[in-house]
Amino acid sequence: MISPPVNEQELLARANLIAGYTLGEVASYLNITVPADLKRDKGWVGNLLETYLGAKAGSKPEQDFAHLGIELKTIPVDAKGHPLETTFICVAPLMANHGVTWDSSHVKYKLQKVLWIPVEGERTIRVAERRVGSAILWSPDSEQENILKQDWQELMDMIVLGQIEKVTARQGEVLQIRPKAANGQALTEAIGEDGNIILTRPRGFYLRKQFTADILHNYVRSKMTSSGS
DNA sequence: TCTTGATCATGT
DNA sequence: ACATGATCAAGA
Repeated sequence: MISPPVNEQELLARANLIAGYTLGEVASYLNITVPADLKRDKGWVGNLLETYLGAKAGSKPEQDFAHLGIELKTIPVDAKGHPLETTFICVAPLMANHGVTWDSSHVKYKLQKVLWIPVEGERTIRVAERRVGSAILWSPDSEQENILKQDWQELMDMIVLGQIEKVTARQGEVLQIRPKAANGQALTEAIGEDGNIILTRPRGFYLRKQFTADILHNYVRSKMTSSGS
């Protein structure tokens, strides 16, 4: 097992080491078997890079590197570096939301500092041959946070007001709510139309692809302008 | 073609 | 059931 990085610098240095390598090469280094596809191993890439970078294993509701205040997110991208999928953030709380604000929300907590690692994700490329890209350490700027906060508030208002069944993935400019469960049979409690308790499918918060695309793109621009060439 | 809604694996 | 890690795949 690889020990956790002691500081941000060490984490970034580790991430830089695997940029350009294939998942097969990283897996081989860790003595981990590469699946033929991700149909039954949807979290495999994320878990692989967590292991390599020394993130703590387990399913605790914390950042991957809580001692550094950093969350790790792998993001599948196409040949142009554009995201192929939305990004799951956390489960949407449907009950006991009294007094919860944006500042105390799980969404803000998870997104305050994220290490994005793009990985080739096109299904035409064998999993073992997919390459790891350059990591991007990101925190939302004021404009991004304002949009996130607005979306979060709109969606949470509906949940609190018993409108969860009316929430669809079409709502939210950059933040959306979609089902998040093992299957269609999973149920959890929520507030119903009349303020009563109902059972509904568990939901999660996700970032739209365009939002993460902007994060990756803007990073490249700022890097170019700051390096002065 | 692309997004929404559905689903898979694992640990607590 | 819910948290972690996400991608799949049906239908618009």
